[in-house]
Order: sequence, then C-alpha cells, then structure tokens
Amino acid sequence: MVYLIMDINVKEPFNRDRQFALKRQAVIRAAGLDFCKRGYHNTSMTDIASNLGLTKAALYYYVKNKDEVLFECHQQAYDAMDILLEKKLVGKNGLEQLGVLYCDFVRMLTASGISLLTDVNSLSEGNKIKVLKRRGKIERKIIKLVKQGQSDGSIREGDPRLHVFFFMGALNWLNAWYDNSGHFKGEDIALHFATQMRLGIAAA
Amino acid sequence: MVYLIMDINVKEPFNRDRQFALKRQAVIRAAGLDFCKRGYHNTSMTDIASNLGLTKAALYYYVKNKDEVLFECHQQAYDAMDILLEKKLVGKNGLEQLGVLYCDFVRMLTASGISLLTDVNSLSEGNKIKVLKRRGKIERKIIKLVKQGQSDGSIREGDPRLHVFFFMGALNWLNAWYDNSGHFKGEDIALHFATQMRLGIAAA
DNA sequence: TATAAATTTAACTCTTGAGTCAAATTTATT
DNA sequence: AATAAATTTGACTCAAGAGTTAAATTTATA
Repeated sequence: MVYLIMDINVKEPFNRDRQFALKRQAVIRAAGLDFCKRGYHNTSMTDIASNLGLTKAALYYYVKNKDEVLFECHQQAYDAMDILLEKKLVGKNGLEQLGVLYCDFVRMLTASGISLLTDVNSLSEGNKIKVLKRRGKIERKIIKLVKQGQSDGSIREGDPRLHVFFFMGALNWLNAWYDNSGHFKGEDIALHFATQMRLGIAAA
Repeated sequence: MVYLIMDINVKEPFNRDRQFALKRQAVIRAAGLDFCKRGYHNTSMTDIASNLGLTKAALYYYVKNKDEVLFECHQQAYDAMDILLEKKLVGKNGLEQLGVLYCDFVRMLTASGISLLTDVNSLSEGNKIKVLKRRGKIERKIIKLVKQGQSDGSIREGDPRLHVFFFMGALNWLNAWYDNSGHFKGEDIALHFATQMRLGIAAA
C-alpha cells in the first residue's frame, strides 16, 4: 500500500491534465519501488496496481503497457540525475564537485522514492537503446568531471572510467539493500559514501 | 556457443560420475554467464541449451529445473569466494588482508566465468533463504576483517557495514559491465579496484 | 563388438501473466 | 444537479516458456 501525494495544498485552479500527469508519475515511482524490491519479472501489473490500492484496469488508465512503466522508471531516475548534474559549482575543483554530486545522488535515491534500476535487459529493444544512450551520456559527464579533477591535481591518476565504474557500482547496489525503514538513515549513507568515494580517488 | 572443458589431459581412469559432475558444473557456469548478460527471466532454458550446443531435453538431463540452475550459480560464486576467504595471511594487518582478498575476488570474477548474480528474488523461497544466509555469512566475515583493521589502526573509523556495502557494490556492478573480450583486462581491473577500495577506507 | 550413457526429435501439457473490453458505478468539478 | 473523469467488475484472449515424455539415434567405454 502506497500513499500518493497529489494536488493537496495547491492554490492554483484545477488542471486535469496536470492532475493526471502527477498521478501518473506517482504510479510509476511506486512501480519502481516494487521492481526494486522484487524485480521486474517478479512483479505483475496486478501487483503494482494492488500495491497502489487500484485495479489492473485502472492502472492501464495511466500507462500503455509494462514496458512503458519500466522505461519511465529509468527516465525518472535520469531526469533526477540530470538536474543534479546541472548544478554548477564555481570555484571548486573536480574532486570537490564530484563529492557534492555523489552525495546528492545518494540523497536523491534514498529520499525521493526514485529507484536506480539495473534491469535494462527487460526493456523492449527500442527503449533499451534509449536508456543505454542516456546512461552513457550521464556516465560520460561524470568521467569528464574525473578528468577535470586529474587536470587540476585534485584526483589521482588512473583510468577515469575505472574510477567511475567503481563508485557507480556502490550507487547501483544501494537500491538492492537500502530500506526506508531500516537501520541506516539516508543522510548518513550519503555522507559516508561521498567520503569513501572521495578518498578512493583523491590525489595523495 | 560455449566450449566446455572436460576430462581432457586427465590420466586417471574414467569416472562416469565425475565426468557427469564436471559437465554439470560447466553447464551451470555457462547458464550463469547467460543470466548475467541477459537476465534470468530473459533467458529461457532453450536459450541456455542452445548456447551450449544442446537440446532442452539434454539440458534437463543435467539439471532438475531452472530454479536449481540459478541456485547453483549462486553456490558456485560463493564456493569460490569461500575458498578465497580461507586464505590466511599471517603478519598482515586488516587493510592489507582485505586488499588481497578484494583483488582475488575481482580476478576470480573476471577470469573464471563465474558470475556474481544479484537476482536473488527470482529464486524459490527455500533457495532464496539459503542464498541470503550464505551471502550474509560472507558479508559478516568481510565486516569482521574491516573491524580488525580498525582495531590494528590500518582502517579508518566509520560504520564497518557501510564501508563494506560501498565496495561490495562495485563488485556486484562489475558483472553488469565487464566483458571478456572488451577493452579492460581482468588483472588491470583487479589492481585498480583493489587500490581504490583500499584508499577509500585506509586510515589517514 | 556389446553395452550403457548421452543426446535428439517432436509433440505435448500447464501455468502465469500481459493486455483488452464493455458496462456499471463511484468520485470529483463546475 | 449535471457532467465528465476515475475506477471497478469480471470475464476474456493470447503468447511465452517451463517442464515432460517416449522412442530413436548417436557416442563413448570396456
């Protein structure tokens, strides 16, 4: 059972399309949590619906098919990451920028209910390509940051891609074990992980 | 298409049971690679069989069902990890021991054809419990090593579990992107990752 | 060459879950 | 109160893939 946050407390006049879009996003976020917890193929559309307190038919009122749901889950995550990537930090070296970014990533993943799904192979061919392209774009931006840090002397030498693959693994693995109601608080993980990430690549 | 290494070059007299067991292990390792590449649910038993140059019927000559295959994949990985965990390194501090272990883990995963699968939720309830228990045992041993390092002053303070979750993420993520015939050589990754892991938790 | 093991062929059963649909009903907006 | 949107009900189709089987055939061992 998931409670959806809707237009409550919003002064503006009702906008049906907006209302619809909001609920749709909420539906997809909830589905993302299900996929994360049990896996895409172990979660039926009926499961998703009933976790939302809905019927399968009602679920299909918001989405075209299951593939679209998985695709939109990925989009949500990458949208959120893109926003964090845009934050320009002037006067900071590569390592510092990366540290802030990484911390923000963990905060976002633990707080927003957005999941960073790894099951790309379950997507239809077309959507898979789109998702991999987008992931690649983000990855390249992060690699660029690492290179920048190597130029300004804040990050030690070594293949920048391997630097990145290493700490992005921690991020992907996070979704597998992190539990909202568990022992670890999101903010603590964010600080801890950012530190460990920084120390792993910092110049001597 | 996967080529199986069998009893070739073995002098000892033929042992049918042994031969059978060897092929069975090879079959499971190959299935593990398939699961890793395309995901458990996106790989049919027919796929596995035909990648081995076999028929579905022949595959079922070696395994009981698909659940057993996935379970045995996990077992293979944990068997290999257990062996590496047994290696006793006298005269080394916690950090050094962990560094060697981690390096060995990466070597094993890139060289042996054994995959560290993450799809635990697709297992039957009984096998899932067994796998999680075993994973927990291994995790606890690694956490113990970290604590030891904190006691002997080689590893910095901080929640040992978070220390471990971080760098074990890199290990799990490895299987998602590593490609035998790709640009990165297993040994290079092993050295790089072990260094990054060590620096992330080393005492100042 | 005799024998047992390994594998093929090809057809079959069963279950699960995605996706559809139309008519009825409830809920919210104006 | 009138209207349109949101949701339910319940039954339905369809495809994919797991797992089975028995008889025939190939392959290796001794």
